[in-house]
Amino acid sequence: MPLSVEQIIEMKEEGIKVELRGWIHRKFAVGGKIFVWLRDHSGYIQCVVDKSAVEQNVYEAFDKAKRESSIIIRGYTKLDQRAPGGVEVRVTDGKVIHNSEDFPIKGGESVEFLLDNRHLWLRATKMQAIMKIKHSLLKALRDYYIADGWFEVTPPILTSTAAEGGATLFKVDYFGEPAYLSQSAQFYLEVLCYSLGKVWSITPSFRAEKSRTRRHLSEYTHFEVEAAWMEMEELMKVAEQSLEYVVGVVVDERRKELEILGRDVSKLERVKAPFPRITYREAIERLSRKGFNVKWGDDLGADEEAALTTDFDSPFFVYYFPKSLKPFYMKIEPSDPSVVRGFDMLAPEGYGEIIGGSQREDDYETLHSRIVEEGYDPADYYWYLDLRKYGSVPHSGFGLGVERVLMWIAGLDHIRDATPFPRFRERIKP
RNA sequence: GCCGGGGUAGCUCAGCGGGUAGAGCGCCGGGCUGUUAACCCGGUGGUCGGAGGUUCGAGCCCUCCCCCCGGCGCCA
Repeated sequence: MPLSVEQIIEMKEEGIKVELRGWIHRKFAVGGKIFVWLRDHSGYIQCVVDKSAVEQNVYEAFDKAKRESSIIIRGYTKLDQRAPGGVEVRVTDGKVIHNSEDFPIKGGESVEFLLDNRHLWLRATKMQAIMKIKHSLLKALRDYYIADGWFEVTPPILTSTAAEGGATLFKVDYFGEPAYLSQSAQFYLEVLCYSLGKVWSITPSFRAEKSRTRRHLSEYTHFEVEAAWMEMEELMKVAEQSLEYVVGVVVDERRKELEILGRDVSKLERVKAPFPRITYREAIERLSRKGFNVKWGDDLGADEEAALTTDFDSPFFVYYFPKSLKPFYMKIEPSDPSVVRGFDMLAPEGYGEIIGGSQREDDYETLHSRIVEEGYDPADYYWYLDLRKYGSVPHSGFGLGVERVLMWIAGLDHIRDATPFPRFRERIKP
């Protein structure tokens, strides 16, 4: 049975007969030997094809084989300090399954070239590491919410109206009717939490803004939760506890991958709930002390956000935003009607917003008038408003940008690497 | 949408007082008894992003357009 590269390296034993399947990561020919670095999903290992140890046609096939050719190798393990990883495979037999054409990526390519060749670049060690970390992150999120009694649900991606007016939507043709790609499952989750109590979903969300920043994608993975009978305070606890858990799992399962990416794991190990929380008012005060010219009611821009993150070495909350800065569905704070029960969670090290959430307005009249105030047609929101007519309850939810969280955990300098096929700045290929 | 930078060989770039293009890497051939982004020798390589214009002559100057990168805004 074929073994993975990782299994063989971890055995650290000599003389084990092995069969390996993979791709030629690197190749060096010196004298009568060909050093083939065979790569599979788990890593790469040096395989030595010695002219005097294999059939002539095998040697010739490997001599001709180019980088990224797919190969099968049989041989036995040998501990050798000269091999990367300390173990190599002395080849007794092998086959080139497909001799690759000249592989375009050789090192030193520009961002643009690598993006055009994303389908090939995804084989890189760095990309493998990122995708494995993302896998663990998604698994940990699911595990946490399942264990905590939440139900996974499947909201639609094709929708008739916007959740918020601000974001630009991708328009599609739905049997001759205009429809839009979802930019949030929130309204549907609000509906579903009236049935299932606590729900969550993982869906793609779409934003048609032509954003030119390293933190925006046109299509991203949206993890959203919504819970009936839950007020903002309690939801903030859920958010921080689940994030603490997720970071812990990733550090546990993906230490090797984080090191491949050069991530300082000790910074992640310090992430413990509860996270610091400051109100919007306090944020403004902090920024004023830092010399920013901001006053109550101003939106927090990228520079302001980055300045705040330097005050903390774990994620932290900003909450109680001015009503004017936030969408109509956020619940107005009864003790201070100038603010809403909304919060953002910002990641440290300058990464910024990773979660946005709020308690939802549950009073029919208030919600109705805010929809009108914002210039929307209440008829478009009839089913959303109905929730406030048939057994309304306090409820809250948040949205988490999976690629944003991954970017922070993995220490990436651009969100495009947090997803295999990034859709951003009008890029649609591959 | 706004501001800034850029598109020259397969890749990364140099060339600019206008005189029809260079380097490194790659690739191809040869050499090397253990390579680690191998090394040594030889060879290959271009509608200078596109379309107009100025000029005896444009990669270089002018106009329009397209694409890419960085930042702002928008947000997760």
